[in-house]
Amino acid sequence: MNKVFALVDCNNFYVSCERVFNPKLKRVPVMVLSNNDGCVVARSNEVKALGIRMGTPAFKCDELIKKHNIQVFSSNYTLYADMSRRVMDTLRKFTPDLEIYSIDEAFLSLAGFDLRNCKSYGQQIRKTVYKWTGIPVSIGIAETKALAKAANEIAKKHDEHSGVVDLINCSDKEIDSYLEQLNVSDVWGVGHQYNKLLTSNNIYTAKDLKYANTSWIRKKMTVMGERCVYELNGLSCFGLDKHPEPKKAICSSRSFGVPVISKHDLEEAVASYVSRATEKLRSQNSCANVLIVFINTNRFKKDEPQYSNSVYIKLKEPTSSTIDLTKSALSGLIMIYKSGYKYKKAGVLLEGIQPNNQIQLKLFHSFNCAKKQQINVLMKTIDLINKRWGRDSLKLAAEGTKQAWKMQRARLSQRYTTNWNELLEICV
DNA sequence: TCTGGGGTCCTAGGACCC
DNA sequence: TCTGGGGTCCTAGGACCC
Repeated sequence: MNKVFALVDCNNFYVSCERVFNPKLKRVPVMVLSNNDGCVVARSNEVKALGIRMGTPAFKCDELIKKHNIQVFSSNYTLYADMSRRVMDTLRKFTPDLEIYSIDEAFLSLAGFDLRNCKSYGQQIRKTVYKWTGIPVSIGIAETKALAKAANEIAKKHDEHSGVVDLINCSDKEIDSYLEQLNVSDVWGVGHQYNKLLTSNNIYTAKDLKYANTSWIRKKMTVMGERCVYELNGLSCFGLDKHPEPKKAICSSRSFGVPVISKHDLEEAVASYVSRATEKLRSQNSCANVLIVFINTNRFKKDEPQYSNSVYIKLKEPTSSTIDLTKSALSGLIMIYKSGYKYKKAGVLLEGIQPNNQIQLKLFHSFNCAKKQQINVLMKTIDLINKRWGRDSLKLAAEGTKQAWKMQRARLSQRYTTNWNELLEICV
């Protein structure tokens, strides 16, 4: 059976989430900032039209924000994650063959559908998602994932497609004329560096890349680049990944809201990042035997003394215990901490991740099973309580209570869908 | 004043094994 | 002058994605 992929992508997702619960934001410029209100990570079409690029530091937009009265929001991940779940649940009504690719995108397999009607399926999906969640989406349909991505880009760019572009029912010539409209940098797998390389070799559009010499591409862009060219030619190299593998690395790190100087504050921060990371670790039923702790100063402050360092800790045996990992992390932090610097960011990375039921034991493995069992039960209980009563209802004392270093989120909207105290109020 | 966070994959090179 | 062949594993670095 031929493969057919539909890529469903939410339009300006974070902005759309804010608009669902605040209709005043419709048709006015809106943007959402990253953690610490640092960079622009989502823009409404009005903001895009003003020329504000993705990833621009927020303070560089101050003038435009004032001039055009742009509505600015801090990232409200609680809200976005819940809205994402609603969108994905809606998509699942159409097919169980679905790969959640990111918070705002999913690939659907349409194999087995009547392919002559791809476009109208797309329209139906689009209408339903909008009706049930309030989130507008664009859809690209094609034989390969890279082509579906490209079709999606075109659907977003040009209103006349009313949000759905179907390449299945297109001739090769028509597909080429679509690909000609896309810059090569819009192709899935072509980032900043490859864009430079390709354009300096006269490959400017997605169509140019489609007809590029594959052995040259392989030499310059590895096997991934070569696969990308095949995909543009309709030869599928990437299948639908319904059940993502457990993560091989788990990271938790944040920039601080204010510069951090004291070791004590760093310890609190690192302890709370360990807590986040181990929660994720346990949620995929894994444990880790490598822990990396890193700290750094603000690299943008050229006039301040700079320092960054990390420590790699190989644990005696794999664990998912917040207590064990916090102890290790804090002893690692002492090794790299130097006083006299203004720290901007810290983080922890868990590696050597393995499933709980496949742990490689050491010859002199400690067999104090009763104790381990106790810790496991304790961790599970903490996770349950925090899930029920909200994050940080229970935490280690090492994480601190004041957390003066916490990130800034000055323009946070309400958690409309997940918190009783923040439900939408309607006054009549 | 103010510049995010969390991942994946591939390749090259070195250490080491028989 | 001449110094094998074929592996695996690990790490660092560089690219990419959202």
